[in-house]
Amino acid sequence: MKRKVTLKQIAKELDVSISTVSKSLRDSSEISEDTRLKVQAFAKLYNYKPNNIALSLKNQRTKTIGIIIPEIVHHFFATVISGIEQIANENGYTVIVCLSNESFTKEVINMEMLANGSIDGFIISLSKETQFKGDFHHITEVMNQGMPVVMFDRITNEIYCDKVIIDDKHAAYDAMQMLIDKGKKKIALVTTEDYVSVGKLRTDGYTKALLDNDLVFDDKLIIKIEDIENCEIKIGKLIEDKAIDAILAVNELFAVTIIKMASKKGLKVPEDLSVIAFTDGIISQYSTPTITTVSQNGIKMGQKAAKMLIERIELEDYEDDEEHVQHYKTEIIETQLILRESTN
Amino acid sequence: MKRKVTLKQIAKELDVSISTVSKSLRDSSEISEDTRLKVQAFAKLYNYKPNNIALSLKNQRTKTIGIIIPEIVHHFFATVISGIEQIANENGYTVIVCLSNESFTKEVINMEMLANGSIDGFIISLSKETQFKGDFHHITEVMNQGMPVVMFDRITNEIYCDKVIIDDKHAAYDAMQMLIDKGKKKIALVTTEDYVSVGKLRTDGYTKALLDNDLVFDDKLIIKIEDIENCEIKIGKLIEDKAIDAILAVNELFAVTIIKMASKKGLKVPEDLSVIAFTDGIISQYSTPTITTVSQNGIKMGQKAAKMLIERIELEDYEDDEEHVQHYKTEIIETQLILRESTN
DNA sequence: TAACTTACCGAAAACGTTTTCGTGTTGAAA
DNA sequence: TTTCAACACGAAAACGTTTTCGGTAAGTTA
Repeated sequence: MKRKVTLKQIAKELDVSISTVSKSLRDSSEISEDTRLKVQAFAKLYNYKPNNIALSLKNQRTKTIGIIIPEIVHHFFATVISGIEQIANENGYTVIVCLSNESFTKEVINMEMLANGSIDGFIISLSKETQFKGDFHHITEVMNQGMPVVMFDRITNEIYCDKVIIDDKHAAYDAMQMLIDKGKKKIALVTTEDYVSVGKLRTDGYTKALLDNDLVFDDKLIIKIEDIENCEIKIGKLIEDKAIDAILAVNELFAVTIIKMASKKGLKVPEDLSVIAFTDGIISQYSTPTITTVSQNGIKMGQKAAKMLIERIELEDYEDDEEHVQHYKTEIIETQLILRESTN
Repeated sequence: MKRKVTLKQIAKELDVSISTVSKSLRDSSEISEDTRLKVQAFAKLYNYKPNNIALSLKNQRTKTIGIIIPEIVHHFFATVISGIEQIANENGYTVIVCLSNESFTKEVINMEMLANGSIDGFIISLSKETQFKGDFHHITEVMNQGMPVVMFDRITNEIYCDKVIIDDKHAAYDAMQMLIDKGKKKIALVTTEDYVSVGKLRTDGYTKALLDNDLVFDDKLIIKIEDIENCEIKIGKLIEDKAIDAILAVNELFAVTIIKMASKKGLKVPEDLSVIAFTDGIISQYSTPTITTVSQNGIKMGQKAAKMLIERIELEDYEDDEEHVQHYKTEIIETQLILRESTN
């Protein structure tokens, strides 16, 4: 049960000063080869490694990135973390993960917890409740303290910072266009409530595609689902009553439920009903039929976000003059329409 | 772009000493009410929060838990993290997540990175490569430094520490018994290579159930899959050649592939072939047919692991006498057979 | 011999806390 | 008037680093 060895202990043991030990280990030319080698040998023997916390305090840099996301049991968010972690690791950073569980309060608490020196910057995707309330003071607060923030996916235009998103409107438009090109006339949209930023944008794309193609827009064909639990009835009604060609769903779960309900009502996918989903996850690949999706490349999104954040963090070191123009960027990750069995 | 305010700045501003400021904020009785209130008001105004890094250095405790897992884009591991994070948060801890990507080297590097003061303890699930090599020196090393370690799911018996697992052998046995009770005679097993600890245990349970029920054990009915990519052929052959009643699969992906191949070969699930999978994830719930599974409650597993670790961490504070007996425990999380459409 | 390099090393500050101990002032008791 | 306790506060150490600055001894040059 030997505790970790420190510079002080090595110094005492070898009867030299702490400075000498430190310099020896950093190969300083100030130290004679004799003592240098002696110290290094001793340090190696006792497996000395500098204490990260002490370094963080001294350098005022933790080499740690804070991630705040709504949930982690979620394919998309998991892939984003994976991407972030990869880039972070390559650059010598570690990641702290906090979950807001879609709660505004938890999001705020987590941010405050991490903002007090624990990390060098944030990567965040807003909780539903935060988007609903429209209260972003916690974000501006940490930014005012000089802490870089990168937002991804669930963002807000009310904050000016680095962002990385997919072009949800455009992606929805493309998916719709594909359905329309295949001759679909009556296309429904199954989405979430409007305050979720991505839901809103996808709805916009859906609408625009209809208008551009001179198809009727019927708001009865748009259903908004709050919780996944009791959506089956709603979806069942939609496909039963409306004689629909195709459906665009804003996530996999909705899509797979649609397929299930369709099959229950005697409709075949894709013969009677085409289905396209957002979020290319594990379900789309393994459901029967497999589902045509708009893939959001979470890995790429995470990688990009991490790169932007690290760049911003390391730029800060040089940029001492406060007047330096901060030009924030919004990166758009391209989506891809992955054709599978649920469309024809 | 005001930086975070420190005790020193407050002290200077109010023309008192740092000690006075610190004591005032901690409501020490040593300080007169006058100055106490004055300091508190000022601190509140400037939104003072103590610096976590400085506290960590002083207290020699970071209130941070390190998690090392093979991957995060994986339903089971994501649920475990979720469970850990919840308990950690309730106890004022944050979590650092590192991914080994099933690589021994990355696992070692990550551990060394975190072991140098960044965290108070580890929660780890071994990478495949680590289990294959059987090299656990990195674990013993951090444990020798007095850092608590809790292992979950992918564990090893060569290390004596706190563990939390499911009783894989028993769970496999139960699943088999259920199939046998339903009259299945020829049951196959689709599993991973033996060096993955859980794969081995599940195979043991499979075998024992056969023997206990006087059914023939035929090793041709056990297929071991290395990578998910080229498993379709192997699985196809199995169900084509062997005239099988039922299959036990050690994970969802294998199960869903089995169902797909069965359907291709004209076999109906569950009428012609029953399928049970380990790992109750999102796929089992949403595939058609839905899949009967042995649920490993990842949330519970994470919660339990976090509780054990935190208890161990906070116990250390009192236990100064090194001779104190360290009694490590192995907690077993109960599994549950969730009946769905893939069995009859 | 006196002055000046050079090589080598240690003291101390700094990062931001908390806490122990010491000290000066005040008022009251003897 | 002296002594003592209570009160209010500050100095300093400690956590583990890195780095700047200063200093001493030896050797070199004039």
